[in-house]
Amino acid sequence: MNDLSITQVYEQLHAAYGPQSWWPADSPFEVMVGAILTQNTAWTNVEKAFASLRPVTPIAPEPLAALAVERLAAAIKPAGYFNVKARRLQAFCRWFVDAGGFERLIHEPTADLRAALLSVHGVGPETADDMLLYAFGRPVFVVDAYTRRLFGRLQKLAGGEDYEHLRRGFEAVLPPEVELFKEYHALIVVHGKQVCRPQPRCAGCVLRQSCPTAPFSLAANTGLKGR
DNA sequence: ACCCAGGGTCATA
DNA sequence: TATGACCATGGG
Repeated sequence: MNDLSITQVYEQLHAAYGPQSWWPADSPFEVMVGAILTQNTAWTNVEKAFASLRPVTPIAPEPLAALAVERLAAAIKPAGYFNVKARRLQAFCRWFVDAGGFERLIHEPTADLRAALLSVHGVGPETADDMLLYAFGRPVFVVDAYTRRLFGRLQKLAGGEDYEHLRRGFEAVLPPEVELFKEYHALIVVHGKQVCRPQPRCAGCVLRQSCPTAPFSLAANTGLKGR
């Protein structure tokens, strides 16, 4: 079995799936709304929620903050956890308006901006980092459930590492390039949805030469060396 | 009838 | 600080 570096995993995923050009949204603000809606939720349901919400209100901070929370909840129903997420969206929108919107926030150092995002009710580490990377263009590595599963299967994780430990680990190894970080997280998610599933395990995985939990039966030895 | 999905908060020990 | 309960829809 080969032992791929973090950089080599990126190269293989990129070679297999190509550029992803994430995040799927019409504007930086919609990136942030989507980041909250997609918490522990399939993206297909988030798309339905956007389609349901769009006729009700403009997807913009002031209108969303002003909308009655019950109406907002009803409008985002397909995303699941709609009562929770309606409150979180409004808490976020109020903070965003109070903070002066992109005009002001864009000038904040990344560490300060991250701390401010984390202070908002309903914005945890992954949601904050989604926003920092895909809405603010900061070189922050996003860690999610797919990241943990993939690198866990590649035997690079023990399993108990907390979020900050993992984020710093990736950021210490990778060059701090925004486009690289955007692509890497996108590729991990795409690979996770299509291939690196809980079960059945790793069907047709491009990393099968290096992934101990990939099935042996299929193309166990094609002569590749997994660089 | 299950399991799973691009998390986070809160109460309890 | 470390688990566990809770939130809820929709697709496979």
